[in-house]
Amino acid sequence: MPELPEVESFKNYIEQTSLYKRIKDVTVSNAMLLSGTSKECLRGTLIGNMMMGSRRHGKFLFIRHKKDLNLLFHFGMTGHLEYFPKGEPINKNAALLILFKDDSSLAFVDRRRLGKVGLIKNVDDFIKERGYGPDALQIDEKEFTERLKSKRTNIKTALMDQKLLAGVGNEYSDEILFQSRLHPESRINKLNMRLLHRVFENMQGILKKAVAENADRRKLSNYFFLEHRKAGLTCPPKCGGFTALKTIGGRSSYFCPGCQELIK
DNA sequence: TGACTTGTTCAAAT
DNA sequence: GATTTGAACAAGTC
Repeated sequence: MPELPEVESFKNYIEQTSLYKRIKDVTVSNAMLLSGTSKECLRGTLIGNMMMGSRRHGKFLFIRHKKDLNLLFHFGMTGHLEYFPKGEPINKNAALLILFKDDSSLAFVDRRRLGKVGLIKNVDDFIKERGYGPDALQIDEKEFTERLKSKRTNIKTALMDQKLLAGVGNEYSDEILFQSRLHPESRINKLNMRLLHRVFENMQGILKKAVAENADRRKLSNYFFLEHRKAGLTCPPKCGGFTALKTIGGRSSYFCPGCQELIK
C-alpha cells in the first residue's frame, strides 16, 4: 500500500539506479496499466531518451526525461519498482520493463494491477488539472488548517482526501490519529486549533520519520498501528483498552476507543 | 464461494 | 451548486 513514504523511497530508488541511462527498449505486458497513452506511444517516446530527474507529489511519482516529457507512476495497492543490473534475472511478472543501453533494467511490478503509468507534459499542470492538494510534507500548518477547518466530514476521511492534501492513505491516517489521540470519526469543524495543530505535528513527524527510514516498516516498530493492524489488541501506551476496527469513509479503520477522543 | 483488502473515480444523497 | 457519502472497480488472499 504505497503511501507518501513508500513513493518517496521509490523516488530514491530510481535516482540511485536508473538516472542518465539511455533507454534501449520498453516492454509493456499489461496494457491496462497505461493511462492516457498506448504501448506504441510509450515505447516511441521513451526509447532513445533517458531519465533526468524525479519528483514526487502525494502518491504520484514523475520521472523527467526532458522538458515537457514526464513519465508518471502511480503504484495503486501493490505496485513497486525493481531494478536489475546487467546479467541478473529479471522479474518476468513485470507489467512494464524498461531496458537500458547498459543492459540493466527497471521493472514496474504490480501483482494486483491497480497501478498506473502514463506520460504527461507538465507536472504542475497535471496536479492542478486533477485538483490534487498540496503534498503532505510540503504543506505548512497555516495552509493545512485553512484547507481542513471548514470541512464537515470526519478527520480520517479528510486526511485521506488527496484533493485536500496529497500523500496520506488509510494506514498512515490511522497511525497519525492514534498518535494524536483523536478518534477517526471526529468531525473536523468541531476540532479546535490546538487539536488541528496536534494532528499536523503528528502527520509531519510520522511522515518524516518514515521517509528517513525509507518506509521500512521494520524500522518503524514504535508506530503501533503501522505494525499491528488488528482489532482486540491491548492498547500499548497507557489506557490498556482494546483496539477496534470500524469502516470509516469506506475504509477499514483501526483505532483505540479508550484513548482516541471522539469529538462530534 | 464469497467476503475482504486499497486508492481512485464517479454517481447519489444531502 | 457545493459538499459529502458510498459504491464500483480491479484482482489477489484467506
